[in-house]
Amino acid sequence: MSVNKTKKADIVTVAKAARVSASTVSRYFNHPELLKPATRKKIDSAVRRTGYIRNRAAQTIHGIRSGTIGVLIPTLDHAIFAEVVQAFSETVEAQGFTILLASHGYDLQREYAILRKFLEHRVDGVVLTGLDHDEAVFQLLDSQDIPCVLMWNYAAQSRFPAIGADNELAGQMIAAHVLALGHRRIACMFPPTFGNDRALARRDVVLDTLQGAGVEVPDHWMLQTVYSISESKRDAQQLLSQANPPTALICGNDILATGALYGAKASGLSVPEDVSIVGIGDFKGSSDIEPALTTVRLPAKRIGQEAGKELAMAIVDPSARGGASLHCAPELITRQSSAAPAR
Amino acid sequence: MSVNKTKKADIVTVAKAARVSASTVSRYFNHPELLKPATRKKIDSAVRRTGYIRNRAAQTIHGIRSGTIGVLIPTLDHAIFAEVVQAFSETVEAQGFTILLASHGYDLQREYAILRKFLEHRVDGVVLTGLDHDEAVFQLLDSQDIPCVLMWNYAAQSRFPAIGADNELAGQMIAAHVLALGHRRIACMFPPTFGNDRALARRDVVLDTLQGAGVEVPDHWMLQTVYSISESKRDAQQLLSQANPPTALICGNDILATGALYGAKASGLSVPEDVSIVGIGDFKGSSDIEPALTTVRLPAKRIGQEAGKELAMAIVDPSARGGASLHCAPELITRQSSAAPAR
DNA sequence: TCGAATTATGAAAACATTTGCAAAACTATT
DNA sequence: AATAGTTTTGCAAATGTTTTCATAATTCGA
Repeated sequence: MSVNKTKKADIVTVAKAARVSASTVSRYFNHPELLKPATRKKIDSAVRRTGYIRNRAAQTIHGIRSGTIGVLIPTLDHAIFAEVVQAFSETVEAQGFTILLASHGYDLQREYAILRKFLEHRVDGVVLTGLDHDEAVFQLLDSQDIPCVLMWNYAAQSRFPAIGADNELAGQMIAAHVLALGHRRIACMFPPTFGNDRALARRDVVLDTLQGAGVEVPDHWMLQTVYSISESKRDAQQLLSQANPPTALICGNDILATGALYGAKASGLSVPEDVSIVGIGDFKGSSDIEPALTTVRLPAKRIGQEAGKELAMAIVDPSARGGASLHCAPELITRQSSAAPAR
Repeated sequence: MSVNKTKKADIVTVAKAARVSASTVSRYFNHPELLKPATRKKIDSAVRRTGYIRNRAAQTIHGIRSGTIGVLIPTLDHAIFAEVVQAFSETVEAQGFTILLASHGYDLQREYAILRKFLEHRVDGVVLTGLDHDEAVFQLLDSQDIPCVLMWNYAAQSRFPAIGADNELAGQMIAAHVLALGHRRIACMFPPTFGNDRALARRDVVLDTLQGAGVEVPDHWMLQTVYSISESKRDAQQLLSQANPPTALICGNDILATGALYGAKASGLSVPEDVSIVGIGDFKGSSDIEPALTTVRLPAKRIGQEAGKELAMAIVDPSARGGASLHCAPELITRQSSAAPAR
């Protein structure tokens, strides 16, 4: 329908329209202070008339930054990652970057393939989620020299700067909380840990902490439940309706805990009187659910922002490379879903 | 740390290493069937040795597709958009596209600016969220000739192909449901509608439907509540603890409804005996909350997939342009949170 | 074993920019 | 009014590819 100006306007179209050379138009965009005002005005009008839009691809092959950052996450379907990405993207957008986003669904092979694609697009930097990645991914990153940060998880030493929360600490905190309340008959519900170092770290440290206090979790109280409210509701219901149920249930994340809360209710148990239920994460609804969920806050928004700041900085000023890791500390949030066991 | 091979490998580096010409290397990637196996093998090894990664920017300036799609949403913080984006991205990734993602936070000015940036990156196509956009946005899209689809919302006629659910229909369905149960004392809770055509459409049609049945919603039962469980919990609590409260509360989305459910409980009311509460959306947790939420399902995943299919198709085969809109029908999901009013 | 037909490869132009260098156009100074 | 100095602009080369056209290498039939 629209009048197709035969060809898309390029820089020489604009140059002709403004009766200047292409170089001058280029300077108009990149070093406007070098032009005299009259020329600037001419070009301004020519740009408007021709509908010219700069071509970053053409700039990029001159070694100029592409203005893109590759963001690689497991999935957006977990609200918590969506939140991190949102915060990250807002932060780097403010600095003029646009993000390339892709999710690997916990498939390490795909992660590598996606990273390659990002590099083909000549992203200026890359964010990966979590600390554990295929060795090939790290090597690829090493061989290119673009900055990379590992977001979400934190550890003292890591292959690239890590910005996130210490998941082991989070697990330890919640386990310690449950123990401190006096629970000894404790069940756990964790997501499948394959390809998911965060979940794995949390689970192991919870178990260790309990064990350290002399509490063994029997196998049939060690639930593995996929990330889904309905699944966790079902599993919790089944667990809690057995004879002699646990007095506390530690969930690997708040989604599982939310489902467990529903499951407890469906089993006719009250929380926290009959059973304490705790999560990890402090997701959006966790403070408002009834009863409000005791959990460990992982500061998603802050993590996204800090990662964005750090990466943008590393890109803009590559001299200050080797950026530092940053721990966004988890925090125990005690609410109504946990209490001392009835005796 | 890593041994920096002085310069990044480009196609001529590879060519030299393989003792062939640059053209041959180019063909190796784009028309491998033209090379004889021996040459292919030589280049294969040279690519590996040099660590060469193709430069899409350089291809793009030849008019070759960039392999990117710009996705423009209000925010990822609403789980429902995250879900749509995830489905969309999976669908187009399978076709080799990578997405550029940005959010405008309901700011029309920013939407325009982001679109321009997408175009500078020479995206092969664009997805916008919702039907309403600044006229400048539409004009810009018209002037470029890349395909665009409007995702999430549906209307019979729209500026570009629309793939989504009819929000007016959804609003009408939920209002009709509440009326059919016999309610007449009905309150509404909707998000701020500024810059948000979806919310606006829903609200207006709900009101119209109620009015059509002779039900007026008094001003003080017309709540405007930001998208947040805690806010809606508070507002609902306040509403429901007044003397002579409504027997039903229609919420503009499931997040508000979830908060309202908590608010009702906190006010000591039972749902649905004392008050029916319904939402729109059928978000992830809505079926599992206690009581399970009556709502109208907006098929986010399907919308994302269909939009992805349509856009990828329009890009790959531009002859079949002028793609059609597609209605992904909303569906009333009756669960426990709604019932006939007690009398 | 030769020439024709076919297949594989290379040289060079094209793509949309940026940039170093040099020329042109101004200003200021005398 | 001429010169020196400064500011503004244009030319041409460069960037990393793809592609057209031409040439070189191979295959095949006689």
